[in-house]
Amino acid sequence: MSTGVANKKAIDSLKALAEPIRLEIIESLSSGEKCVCDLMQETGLAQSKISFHLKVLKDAGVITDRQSGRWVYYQLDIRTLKSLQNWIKKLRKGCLNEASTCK
Amino acid sequence: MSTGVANKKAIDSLKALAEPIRLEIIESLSSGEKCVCDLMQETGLAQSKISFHLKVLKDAGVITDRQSGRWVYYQLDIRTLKSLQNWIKKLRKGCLNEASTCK
DNA sequence: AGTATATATCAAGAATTATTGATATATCAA
DNA sequence: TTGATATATCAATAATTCTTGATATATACT
Repeated sequence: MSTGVANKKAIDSLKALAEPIRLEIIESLSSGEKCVCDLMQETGLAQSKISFHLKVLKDAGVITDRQSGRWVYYQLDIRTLKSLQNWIKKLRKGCLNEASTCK
Repeated sequence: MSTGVANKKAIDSLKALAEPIRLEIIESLSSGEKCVCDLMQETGLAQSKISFHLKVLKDAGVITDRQSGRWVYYQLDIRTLKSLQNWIKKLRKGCLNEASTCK
């Protein structure tokens, strides 16, 4: 019952979040959508680097994008964050029974 | 205000969780503490491999250990899971204001 | 059409992380 | 003390992920 599809998705989102640049991007997006150019300005990082990390985040389902003219705007997909949160909550629930010995 | 100590800790726990073997270990521990030998049996993996991943988890604060004779028992530290959960919740909160455009 | 801008992608190298088999340490049991 | 068992650690290699600079693509403007 352990390594199912749900865990695969959880691992993808965890891995996507677990990197400083991507986390910086995520936190920036939590105040609203941004284009790559915005993120370049905010972070001072090279364009290809930002695009690389945006792709990782998008592939993991943590963000979505929409194109508008020459610009591509990225935004958080809070549904993924929500399900990640639930996944952690479930983990913790296993610790609540009498037999368990979690800290 | 972004890459502070809190984020450093969040990244450490996220990174520790974001790996299939470690996740399997974590899920096993959520039903109670286990020694390395238990985990070897459950997973069928080599001892040095298990110890390696346990160290990653322990360094990240996701698990703790206690020694009893020749055995070392590992258990989940739900305090870390709890604060990870809060950290995600906080991220999502940024999406709730009027200006925000998260999915 | 020609030029400029925004972003994506690619290939090569650098850096990080994981695996493996071997060895070390510590505890217990005879 | 000797031998066995449980776990940790180490060195070498393998695998994965990240960075960089260059190039490609698509849109818009003149």
